[in-house]
Amino acid sequence: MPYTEEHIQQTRTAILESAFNLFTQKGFEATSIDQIMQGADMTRGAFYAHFSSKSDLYRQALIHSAKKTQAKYHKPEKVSEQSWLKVLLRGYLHKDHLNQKNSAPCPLAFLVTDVAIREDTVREAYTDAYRSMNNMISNYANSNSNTKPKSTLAATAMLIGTVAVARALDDEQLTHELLESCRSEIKNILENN
Amino acid sequence: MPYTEEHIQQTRTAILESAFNLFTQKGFEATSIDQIMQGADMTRGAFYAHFSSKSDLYRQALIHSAKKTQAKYHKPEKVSEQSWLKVLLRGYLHKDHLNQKNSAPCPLAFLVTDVAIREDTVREAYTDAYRSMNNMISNYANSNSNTKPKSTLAATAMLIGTVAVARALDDEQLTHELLESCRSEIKNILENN
Amino acid sequence: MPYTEEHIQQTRTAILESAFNLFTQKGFEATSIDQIMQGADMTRGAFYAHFSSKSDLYRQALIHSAKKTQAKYHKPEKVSEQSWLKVLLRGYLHKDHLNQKNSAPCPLAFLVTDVAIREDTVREAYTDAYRSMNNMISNYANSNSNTKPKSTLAATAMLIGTVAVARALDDEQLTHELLESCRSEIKNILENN
Amino acid sequence: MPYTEEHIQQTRTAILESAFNLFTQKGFEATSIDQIMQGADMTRGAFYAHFSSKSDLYRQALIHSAKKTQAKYHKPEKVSEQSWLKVLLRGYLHKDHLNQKNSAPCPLAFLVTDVAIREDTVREAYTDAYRSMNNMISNYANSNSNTKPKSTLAATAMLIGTVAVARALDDEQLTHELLESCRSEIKNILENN
DNA sequence: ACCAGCGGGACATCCCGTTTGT
DNA sequence: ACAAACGGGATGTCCCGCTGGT
Repeated sequence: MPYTEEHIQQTRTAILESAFNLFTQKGFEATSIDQIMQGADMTRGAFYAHFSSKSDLYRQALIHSAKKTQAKYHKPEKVSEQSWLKVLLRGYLHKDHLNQKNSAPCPLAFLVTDVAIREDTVREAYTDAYRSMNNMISNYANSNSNTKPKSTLAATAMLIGTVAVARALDDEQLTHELLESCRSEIKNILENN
Repeated sequence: MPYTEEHIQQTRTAILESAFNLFTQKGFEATSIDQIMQGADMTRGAFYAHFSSKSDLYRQALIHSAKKTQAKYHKPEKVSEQSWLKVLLRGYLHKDHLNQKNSAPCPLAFLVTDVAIREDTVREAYTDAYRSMNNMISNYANSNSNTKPKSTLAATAMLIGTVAVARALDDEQLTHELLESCRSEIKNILENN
Repeated sequence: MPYTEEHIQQTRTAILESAFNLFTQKGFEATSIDQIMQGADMTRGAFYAHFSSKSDLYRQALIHSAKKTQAKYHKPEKVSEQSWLKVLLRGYLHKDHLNQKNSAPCPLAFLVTDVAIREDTVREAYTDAYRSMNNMISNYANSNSNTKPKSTLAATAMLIGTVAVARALDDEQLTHELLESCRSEIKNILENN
Repeated sequence: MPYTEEHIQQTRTAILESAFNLFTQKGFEATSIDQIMQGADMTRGAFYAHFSSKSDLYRQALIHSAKKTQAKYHKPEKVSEQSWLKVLLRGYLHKDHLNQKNSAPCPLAFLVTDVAIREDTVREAYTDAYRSMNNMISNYANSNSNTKPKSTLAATAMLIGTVAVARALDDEQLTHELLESCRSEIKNILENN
C-alpha cells in the first residue's frame, strides 16, 4: 500500500478535526470543502480519497468528536464516581466549553439542530452518541444509589440543552445564571430519588 | 398606493410563516429566498419590498414564531396556574410538536444551533424569546409556592433541550422515553423545593 | 410583463443558435454554458431564466435548428418538385455544409451519435426531425411518379450518413468522392423504380 | 520484468474494450478514465502504463474495434461473395447491432459525430477504417459483375448512416422500417448498374 | 407591490496527471 | 505493473441583489 497507514490516518484525522471545527462554527451548509481542507493543510483534490461526500464527512466528524468527548469525560480509575461526576459537570457546564476553548466540544450540544435536518445515517450516529453520553452519566450517578437506577435521559438532555441554549444567548449575565441553575438542578435530579 | 395596509400585512405574514417553516426544516443556508417566496405564492422580486435581506427575515421570522408560540401557551383566565402548566408541558413535550404537526413549533428548540452561529441581532431576538418563555414558566410554577421564587432557567433549557434532541434522534422508542423522562423530571424541578 | 416579448425571443434565439454552433463543433459535454452564453453576449446568470438545464437547451436547440434547416430547404412555389430536389441535394451534399459555412447545418447529420446517447426527450425530438426531413424528400421525389410511393427512409439516412461520415473523414479527395457518389446514387434511388 | 508480455497484452485489450464500450455508450467527454479502468478491473494508476492520454486511447480503441468488426465480417473461404454479402448486410442492419448486443459494434456508425470533432490523428484512423469497410463491400459486390467496378462509397455511407440514425431514433416501428428500407435499397445499389 | 431578466459569485463533485510507494 | 494520495482545473446548478418594466 502506498503511503503508510499512519500517514493516511493522520491526514484523515486532520480533516475530521478541521471539519468539526468549521461545522460547529458555521454549520454544515456554510462550510465549504475548500475551507475544511485548507484547515487540514491540503487542497480540495485530496478530499475524495478519504471521504465519499461532504455528508459522509459530517457523519464521521460527528462520530469522531463524540468519541473524543467521551474519552475526555472518562473517569480515571482512582477517582470515585461521585466526585468524578462533579468534575464532569463542571467541565461540561463551563464557559470555555461554549467558546470552544475547550479541547473537545460536545457535538450533541453544538450540532443538535443541524443534525435534525440531516439524513438518517447522520441521525443514527447522533442517537448512538446520545445513548453513550446518557449511559456514562447514568453509571456515575447510579453508582452510590441503593435505590433502583433511574432514567437520566432528561438530565442528559438538560445538559445538552443548557449548553446549546447558552451558546445561542447574547447576554453574558443570563448565560452565567443559566449555567449556574443547571449545575444546581442537575444535582437534584441525579442525587434525589 | 394601490395595495391596502391589510394586504401588505397578509403578504408579510405569509412570507414570515413560509420562511419559518423552511428554516426549521432545512436550516438557514439551505433555504433560498426563492423557496420562501414560492411557499408564499410569490416570486423573489416581491421579497425586497418587505425585507432587506435573508438575515433580516430570519430575525423577524424568529420573533414572529416566538410570539405565536407564546400566545399559544398563554393561560386562559379561568384556568389555574397549576393545571395550565400541565397542559403546557403536555403540549410542548408532545410528539406532534417534533414533527411540526403542531401549529406553533417553538423556535427556541428548532433553531438553537442555527441561531448560535448567526449574527448578534438574531441572538438578541433569541435571548428575548428565551427570557419570555422562562418568565412564563416561572410565573406558572411559582404561583402556588410560598417559598422564595426559584430559578427556572435550567428547567426551561431542559424543555428546549429535550425537544431539540428528540428531533435529532432516529429511534422512536428512545424519543418516547426521553419525552417521558422529561415530563417526570420537570415536575420535580418545578414543584419540589 | 417586464421586458418585451420580442426582446425575450431575441435573447432566446441568440442562445439557441450559439448553443447549436457549439454543440456541433465540440459536442454536448465539451460545451459549457459559459461558452454558450458568451456566444450570445450574456453571462451565465441569465441562462436559467430561459432554459431549465443544459439538456433542455440541447433539445430545444435541436428542434430550432431542425426547423431552420427545414425552412431553408422548403420549395418555393414557382419551382417544380423535380428541379427543386436537385437544388436541395446540391446544397445538402455541398462541402460548405460540412464546414458549417452553410447557414443552416443539418442537426440530423451533425448530432446523430450525440443524440443516440442522450435522454429520451432528445431522441424524440430527433425522431420528429428525421420524419419531417424524410417526408419532405418523399414529397419531392414521389411527385412525378405514377407508380406507388416508395419508402425514402434509407435515402434520407444515406444523405445524413454521407454528411456525417464526410465530416469525420480526414482526406479531402475521399470526401469529394463520397459526396459525388452519394449524388449519383441518390438519384437512382429516388427516380428509378 | 515481473509481468509477462501476454499478461500485458490481455490488460491492454481489456482496457481497449472497456473503453470502446463506454465511448459508444456515453461519448468521449462523458467517459472518464476511472470508469474505463473500473470496467477493466483496475484503477487509474495502471492506465498510464499503457496509454499516454485519453485521446490516445480513443484512437487506439477505434482502431481495435474497427479490426474486430472487419474480422467479424470477413468472408469464410468456402462461401461465395454474393451470399456472404447478404449475411453481412443482415448482420450489420440487425437490431442487435444497435443495442450493442452484437459482439462487434461498428465504430464507423457508433462514433461518427464524435470523431468529427476529435483531433486529426483520430480522424485519420477513422478514414482508414472507412476505406477498409468500403473496400470489403466493394470486393463482395463487384465479384460477379462483369461491368467496371463502381464506387460503393455512398452505399457504405448508407449502411453507416442507417445504423447511426436508427440508434438515435426513439420509435421502434420507424427503426424497423428504416432498417428494412436500407436492406432493399442497398441491393439495388450494389447489384444494378 | 410585484414580476422576471440579468450579472456574477459560490460550491460539491468530478476529472486528470503526477507522485509516492509496493 | 499496479494502487492510491494529492494538487489543482473545470463546470452545472443555485443563489442573491439589481434593474427594467407594469
